[in-house]
Amino acid sequence: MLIGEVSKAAGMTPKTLRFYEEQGLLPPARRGPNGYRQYGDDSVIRLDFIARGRAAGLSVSQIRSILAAREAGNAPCAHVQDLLAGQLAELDLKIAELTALRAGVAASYEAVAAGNPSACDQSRVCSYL
Amino acid sequence: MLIGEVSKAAGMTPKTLRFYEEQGLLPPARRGPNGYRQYGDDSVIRLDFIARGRAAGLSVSQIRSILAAREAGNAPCAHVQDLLAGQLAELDLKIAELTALRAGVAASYEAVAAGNPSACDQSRVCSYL
DNA sequence: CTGCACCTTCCCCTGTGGGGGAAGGTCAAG
DNA sequence: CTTGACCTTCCCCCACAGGGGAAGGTGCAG
Repeated sequence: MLIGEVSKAAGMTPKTLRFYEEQGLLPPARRGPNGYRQYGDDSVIRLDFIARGRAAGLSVSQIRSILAAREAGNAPCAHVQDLLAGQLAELDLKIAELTALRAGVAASYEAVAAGNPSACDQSRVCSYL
Repeated sequence: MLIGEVSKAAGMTPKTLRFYEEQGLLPPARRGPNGYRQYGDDSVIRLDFIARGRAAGLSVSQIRSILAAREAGNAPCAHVQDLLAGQLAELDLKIAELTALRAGVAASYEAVAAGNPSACDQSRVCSYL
């Protein structure tokens, strides 16, 4: 299969596949006599895995480390579990940060809504923010 | 005051002040005979306002629009209120997205934790993700 | 005179995951 | 023969808010 076909099957663009190859998520593709990349069905499976990892918010380098473990002959499950645990911790942190920010913004919003624009201190640009 | 002094008073770096000037958040500074930027106390007040806006997650261009309204002689309160409302909506959306992602990642994490690594399908890289 | 701390402009760099588009080769169909 | 759809490499581009550092001017103290 050519790159366009495979990328379509995986729901990606040819650019993305070349990028993944360059980033080490895909092994360097076999080339046809014309220099075109040649792919087998296994590539689609690998790309699906990559897509699942991306959907879980894993970075390219994290996914690369999983694939490297699999290539080394180990079941990468323990490593995947570690990465997902880290991802959960990061998500919890980000959600907490955004929630705190939201609270502060909500307070400012209330202050502005309750304020009197004509009493807004010009020298402070806006008294209520 | 020179740029270093003002930036310190505002808790910023000189680089940031030059950046804000370039971005139109600060008017072009008066220059001394040596070409150095000269600031008055009002600059610190303006920078404090900018910092409050940034702390509320407003972008540079949003803050610029507030300052432009104030410069045009209008109390920017209504505009500030609109921007904060938009910011709240964006934060709610982001929090919802991250929460949904977190749920998906948690489900994958449970699956990996409950799975048997030696039964992990090699051809799928990892059956549990 | 020499250091040192400050200032100036200028241009590139950061992280992330690709996208845009140029210049050129290849292949099958009409 | 040409058209169109592929493919190749190459290099630059995006958001975002600055940071790093070079090369050079300025001002004051010792």
